[in-house]
Amino acid sequence: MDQAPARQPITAKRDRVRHYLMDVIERSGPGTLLPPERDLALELGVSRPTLRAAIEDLSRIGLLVRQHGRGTFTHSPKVSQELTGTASNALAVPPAEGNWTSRVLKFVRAPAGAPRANRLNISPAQPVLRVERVRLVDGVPMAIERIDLPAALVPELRARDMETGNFYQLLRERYEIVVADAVQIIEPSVTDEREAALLGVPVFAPVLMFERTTRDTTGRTVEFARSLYRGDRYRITSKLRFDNTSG
Amino acid sequence: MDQAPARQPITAKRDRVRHYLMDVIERSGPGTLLPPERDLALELGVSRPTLRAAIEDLSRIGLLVRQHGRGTFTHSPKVSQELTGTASNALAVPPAEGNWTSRVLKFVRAPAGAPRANRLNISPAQPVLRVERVRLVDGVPMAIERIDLPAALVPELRARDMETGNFYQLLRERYEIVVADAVQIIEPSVTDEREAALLGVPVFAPVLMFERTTRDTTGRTVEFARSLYRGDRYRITSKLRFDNTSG
DNA sequence: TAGTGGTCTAGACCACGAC
DNA sequence: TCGTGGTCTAGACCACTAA
Repeated sequence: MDQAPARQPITAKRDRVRHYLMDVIERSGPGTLLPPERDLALELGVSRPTLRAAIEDLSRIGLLVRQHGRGTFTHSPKVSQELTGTASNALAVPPAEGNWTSRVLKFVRAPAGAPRANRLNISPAQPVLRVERVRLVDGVPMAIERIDLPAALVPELRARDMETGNFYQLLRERYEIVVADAVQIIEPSVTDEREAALLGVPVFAPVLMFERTTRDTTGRTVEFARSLYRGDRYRITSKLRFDNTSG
Repeated sequence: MDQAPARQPITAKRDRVRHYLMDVIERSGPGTLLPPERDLALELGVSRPTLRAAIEDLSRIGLLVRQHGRGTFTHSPKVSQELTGTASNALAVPPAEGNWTSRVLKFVRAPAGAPRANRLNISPAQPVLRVERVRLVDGVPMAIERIDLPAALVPELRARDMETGNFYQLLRERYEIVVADAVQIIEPSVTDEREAALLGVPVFAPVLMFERTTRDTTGRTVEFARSLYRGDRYRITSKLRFDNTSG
């Protein structure tokens, strides 16, 4: 319409539409149904692709949820929960709030092979148990977790064991393995198609990736875990203590 | 072209194009110039908007860099550096690798007002120093940082002081303030227009947001800091120690 | 069947950068 | 001046949901 024949379009329509939608989201409660795309585009004086680009931005970060054939709904970010507590000064690994369950996707035993042997500090021929599961909080997908661990450490472990409860607690009580420390990397990432489907978020939605290598009190490597946590539902809280002995 | 008259398009063209581009990126070194969008769209048998959607996905996460009037370049993710070390078991606050400098955007003194007074645990009438700066590593923007601190703690502090060196070290050496602990929240987010411009990344690019409240050895609140770190250049590494006294 | 979101196209015009 | 990316449009057709 007003393609700004000579004026510079200081704000792109897409940005203007996005800000408009963010206002709507803030004003209305979660779960509010937006008007149909075609109507909204007409009302805002933009084309449908332009409107859709703005909606796509917001649905990636969880502010809007699109449902094919039904409509587009608001999903206020305020419901995102603070889910990690911290024990002493460590970054908490398994959060404690909400009702956590898991759906096990994969539970296979195979020789480690070179890369995993390296990570787990075992020989490549030794069997490794690979567990992949979707972790749900109150029934809603929160994370995808893939755990590799030396099969010899956990004889008789079954998929069922990974569906509820605390894994470290299980290690301690059934196998007398006491986890002691871990090295963890956290980095921001985005979902690919498969991850998006499992987490129930759009492709290229922001997530937090954790990679963790855990050792027990005897120094054995217990697990190498890689997790993807939904960016729209998850945050990390931690307490820091500063080491003032050096610069 | 092949709009799939009856077949279901199992993979969207946008996804196919994105995967193709990711292959190209992996094969070619960083800084490689891609063909013009119009040529590439023709070659891949898709329209330019479709190609652009895929390019947009990849440029948000830093795999591609677009330069208006020049072209689109690859920017291999492998060059992203691991920049945080950790002292003992704390999440590192100021990383140590690379040459860190800062460009100060704002350096103002004003009454705290209610929200900041609350965070800093002072009275609303007391003056607060607000410093906003872009932090650069080897000259490239890495983070935006906004620090609020009680002005009374740091008399004679000047903007220049915030441009180089370690702030906590400055606090200790000039003001005899020794930071002791902090509570920190980390969550994934995305850039808005202003942040994108300052960091040199696209709008809606993934970032890590830190909010930190720091206290000194006497229990005073020293600062409330909010930082945005580029998701394509930053990761956190941390060592964890598990507290085995409870569940 | 009707209405919704999902995908894609062809082409227009603007703004920036290098020549 | 020309080639590049940046933005936007109008409209087509598909796929899913619900009545």
